[in-house]
Amino acid sequence: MVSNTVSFHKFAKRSQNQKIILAAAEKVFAEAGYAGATTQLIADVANLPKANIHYYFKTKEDLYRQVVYNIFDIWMEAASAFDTELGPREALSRYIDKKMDLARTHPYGSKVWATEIIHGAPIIQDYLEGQLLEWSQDRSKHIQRWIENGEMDSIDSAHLLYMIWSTTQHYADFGHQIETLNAGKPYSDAQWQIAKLSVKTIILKGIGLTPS
Amino acid sequence: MVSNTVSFHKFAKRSQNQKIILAAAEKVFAEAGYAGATTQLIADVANLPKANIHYYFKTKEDLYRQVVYNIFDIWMEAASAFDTELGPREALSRYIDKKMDLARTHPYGSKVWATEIIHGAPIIQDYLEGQLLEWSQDRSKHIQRWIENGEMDSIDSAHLLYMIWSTTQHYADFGHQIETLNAGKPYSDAQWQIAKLSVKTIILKGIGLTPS
DNA sequence: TACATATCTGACCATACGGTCAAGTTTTTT
DNA sequence: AAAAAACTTGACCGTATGGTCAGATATGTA
Repeated sequence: MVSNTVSFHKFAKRSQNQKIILAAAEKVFAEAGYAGATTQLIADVANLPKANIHYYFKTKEDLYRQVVYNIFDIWMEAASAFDTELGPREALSRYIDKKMDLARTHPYGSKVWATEIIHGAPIIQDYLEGQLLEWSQDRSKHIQRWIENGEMDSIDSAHLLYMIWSTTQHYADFGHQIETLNAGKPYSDAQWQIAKLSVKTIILKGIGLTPS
Repeated sequence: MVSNTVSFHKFAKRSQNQKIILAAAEKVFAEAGYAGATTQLIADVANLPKANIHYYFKTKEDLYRQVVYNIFDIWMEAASAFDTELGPREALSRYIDKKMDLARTHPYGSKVWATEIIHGAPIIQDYLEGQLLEWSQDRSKHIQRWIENGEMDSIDSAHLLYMIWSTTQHYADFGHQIETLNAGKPYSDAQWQIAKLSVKTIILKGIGLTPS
């Protein structure tokens, strides 16, 4: 048979199949949990035989690890939107925007992360103690400096971060509940705009800033 | 053998054992998810033989249902703290306090609820479409009236509710992450006080109210 | 005491799961 | 063109799981 037109070099097929499997796995892990996600179901969603999954990923746990790592990378990249040189209003505003966008575009990833934490972070504990802790402490220091400079109200920086995380991720993790309370329909573009604006307005005003 | 001193009437043992099993199940479901929670593990935590679990609860799904129903009842009872006759400041303040208290006292229940929603609410969809929808719509109307009366800022009531839910439940669902970022230690009484105050301060000020 | 009802539990079973493997096919390299 | 490497896949296996059941024991009732 003629070679697939999409295979351009010798590693194309490998990385392409890995991507398909990872996407399928992310969806299945999000919807069924780690234990409830069967390799057979992942294979069905990926439209591949089960044995093929194990050809690319040695074990189910390896596959799960990869899924969680990918999410963390995406979030950490988004975290750079929290650019402390911009000052509190712009930095927080952009960060909230970015997190809301990710809640919309990567809901499965957010759900996998949430259940992983709920279950006590058995896989990614080292990430929490490493990169996440470091990032949080760094941003906390900047927030504290803003407070000292009178640029925003005096509030505990950790709780501000938690509020931003929980509120934005809620739109991914509890999307089903939100949809149910929205007459069973997913949010339209306009509704997402209102959601973003509402979150930003309350949080920014809540810490003594006017929304940009 | 002498009768157990705690059995006072003929239904005592039944309901007592059911309580033990439900408490064990809540913990195991929260930490391992529905599929990951084995009846054997629940039995071990309850300190009972596995067959005994099935004597009181026909199937694992029945047991899970009971656990989720119990949580919903507790939350609905707490929801009455959102007493709209008190006016926005007191009603919201008390509701947030109550939800924060529940996050601390019933973290397992919150986690089970969260994973249930994340997985698409296969068991409690009827509760979402019934009681929760009704309660939300009722409170939304009161919030809108407060806005019309100029008692608080004009914001979308649904998003205000979501912010309260997500922020408060975050302290239960993501307790492990919070603990990790808190030098690996659970919150002290004083830290819980600060958390409650921080959440109330930001949200209330964020919608144009001064904290009580 | 005698009978009935409720509770307890070890042993067992069918099923579904993660993972393996050998035999094939396709693709790349020489 | 031949050899090597990479990929594909149906069939298979050991294990762990939810659930059953019969027999034992305890408790309540007449």
